[in-house]
Amino acid sequence: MDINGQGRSARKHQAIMEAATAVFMEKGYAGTSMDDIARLAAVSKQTVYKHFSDKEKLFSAIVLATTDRIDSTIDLLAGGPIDAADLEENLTRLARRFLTALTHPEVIQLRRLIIANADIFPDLGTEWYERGFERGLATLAATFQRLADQGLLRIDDALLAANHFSGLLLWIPVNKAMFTGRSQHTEADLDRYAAAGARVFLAAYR
Amino acid sequence: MDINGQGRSARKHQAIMEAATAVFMEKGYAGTSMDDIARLAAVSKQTVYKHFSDKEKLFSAIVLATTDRIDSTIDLLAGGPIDAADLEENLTRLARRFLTALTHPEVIQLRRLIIANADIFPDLGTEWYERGFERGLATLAATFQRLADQGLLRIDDALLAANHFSGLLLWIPVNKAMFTGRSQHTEADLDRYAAAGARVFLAAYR
DNA sequence: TTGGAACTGGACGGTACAGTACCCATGGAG
DNA sequence: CTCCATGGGTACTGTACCGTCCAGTTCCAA
Repeated sequence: MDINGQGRSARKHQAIMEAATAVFMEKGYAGTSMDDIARLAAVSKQTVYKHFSDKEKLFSAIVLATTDRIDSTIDLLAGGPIDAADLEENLTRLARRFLTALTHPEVIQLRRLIIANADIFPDLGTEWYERGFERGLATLAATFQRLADQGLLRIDDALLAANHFSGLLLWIPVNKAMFTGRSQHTEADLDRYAAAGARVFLAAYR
Repeated sequence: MDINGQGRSARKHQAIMEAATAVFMEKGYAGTSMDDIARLAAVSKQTVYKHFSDKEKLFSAIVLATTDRIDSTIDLLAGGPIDAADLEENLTRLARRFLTALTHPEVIQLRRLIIANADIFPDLGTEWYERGFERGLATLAATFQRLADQGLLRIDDALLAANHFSGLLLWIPVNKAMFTGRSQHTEADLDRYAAAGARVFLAAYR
């Protein structure tokens, strides 16, 4: 045992994961070499291969770990209660938090990383879609369903409503970020998108 | 001069473009070698380099050419007149054609290709976004503006309305296609998306 | 202290691939 | 028929990088 309450091996493992995440995010799968990762982790290449049998395994590991981190953030967001009073303001606030979370550089980078390599890692793409995307939508749908049960929304298909909500909000900024690399949304832009999206959503579903 | 009314050189040029498009679409930028392209085009590698100074130039050329082809299709779609009578049915039909066009495998593949390489080719990503995306939205916005001028829609910001329209329609199927590679939307799915999207849009903007 | 496991650093085999140099075939002009 | 020029094909160079091997070192537990 040592300073951090974990063995040397665990610390190296962590260092490799962090370095690999940084480099893969920055330069993509094909663009990063195992030597890059080892160097940044301050670890020998041999050690990298002790912990992860090959480059593909390492890539999968860091993608899934990051997906988990993001998932929990989204769940926290989408699952939160919404005050019945002042529905529009509360939905707008939810929309705004959604936008902040999903246009975060880390999320955008991960999206691009997965899309870029969906050919080579089809399972990874599918898993991210199901766990990171559909699950978030399901949580959002559950929230909407609760509001519908309280008579605040009129909803046939809660999942479809959740899809519409996110489509209204995210289509613009996410696309821009996908294509132009770094996205430069001002806070004011996001405010506008949130307000307009919530307004349209309520016009259709209240 | 020869059989086709064009020189050998022009025919080879064409063959290289077609082969390159196919291979890049299939295996991505990093995944395709110049030898692959030359082999598929039934041409020597030397000839490829005679026509395109290097791999990056060739890639840009095929992406821009394909973008042009898609652009004109979209313009045709979005710019068409919409009958004043039976607005909902006509909008639904427009939505349906939009979905068909933009979930076409060629379009999806090109999207993924550009997103995947937006790091290495930032200009290409930006150009596609401006020409293939914002321009399409602008055309759609103009159509909506016409409808608003006829008193059929109530619209403040036509461009925002166009964004909402496409977000409602495309968020689901495009995302699924991005992450899971080949998308398997049934025609019935697309019908549902079109009808639901048009309904929500009209609820907010009529 | 001591044994053993994990780590280091470097070098190396094998392979894939971008781009180039050089040689050959074909076809038109005289 | 012959000669020359244009454009196509083959073989090569240099480089990058995955994954492995080995000999020596550091860390941890008992």
